[in-house]
Amino acid sequence: MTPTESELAILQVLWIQGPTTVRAVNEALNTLAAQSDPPDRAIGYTTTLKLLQLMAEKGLVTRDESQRSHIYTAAAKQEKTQRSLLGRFVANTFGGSRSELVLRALGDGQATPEELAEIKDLITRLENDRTHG
Amino acid sequence: MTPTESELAILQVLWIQGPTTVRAVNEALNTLAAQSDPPDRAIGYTTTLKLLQLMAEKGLVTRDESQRSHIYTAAAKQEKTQRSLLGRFVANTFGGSRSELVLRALGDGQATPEELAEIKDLITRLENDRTHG
DNA sequence: AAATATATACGAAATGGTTCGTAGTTGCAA
DNA sequence: TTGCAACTACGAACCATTTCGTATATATTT
Repeated sequence: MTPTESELAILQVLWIQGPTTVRAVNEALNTLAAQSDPPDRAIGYTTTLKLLQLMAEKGLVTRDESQRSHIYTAAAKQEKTQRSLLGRFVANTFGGSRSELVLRALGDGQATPEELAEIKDLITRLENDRTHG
Repeated sequence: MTPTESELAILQVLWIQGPTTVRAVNEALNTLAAQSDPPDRAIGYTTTLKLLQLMAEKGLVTRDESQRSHIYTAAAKQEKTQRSLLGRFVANTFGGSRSELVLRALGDGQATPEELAEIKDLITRLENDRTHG
């Protein structure tokens, strides 16, 4: 089950903060909304609540109802969700070509020297894995 | 103006085929739908027509009405659209970190040796640009 | 010339996602 | 113990997107 854009925003909060109440998720979202440029409009508390309820039904989050304030936790690891969304995005936007995506991501002069070095190292490791593993 | 998922599927056809009639777009979409696994349901002709009409209103495509069968053309280059969608995707899914995206894209063992070599070359060129340019 | 095929236009229903108001409940403070 | 604050549940409105039926016009075939 893959999250929508709003659901993903909530998952980002849960991945960073760990198990979290509705109120804390809502406040985190609105802090981010206020910081973005131009600032996004604040989201009502019950909107966040409803989304979390729907996400629980879909299995995107689990919840602990033992306290009056329910505690929500992301059901899937961030990496797994990123992989899944990435696959879909690459299929839709780059005809399935991961390397096209990477070329586009690196090819606009935004990457720092550190990032480039890191990626080059990764590639070297991948090549060695392929050769020796 | 950024395309929706269905609109993007149509743009992919237009980028590959160049200026195209509604019917040809519809047939291309349905060929792809039939090939995908599991196969997607076929899309009606008037659905494709309507989408193209809306896309023309939004400025995503231009159309030549000089013949009875209108001819549609993608308004933006594929690369520009990919950049724009990529920016949004990186922001939503990877907290804005392009290198996180790249690490994830390369780190699942799907990339071929040729792709890896190509990307390493690209990085080397980018590093040289930074040093000497 | 009539029938058939193919085209555009467009209203409207169906779908999916987001937003919030309101009702009802529980805890806490005055 | 009364009242206020914070919580969950949930229906319903709203919005964007997708889908298609039907009306109408134009070309083509018989």
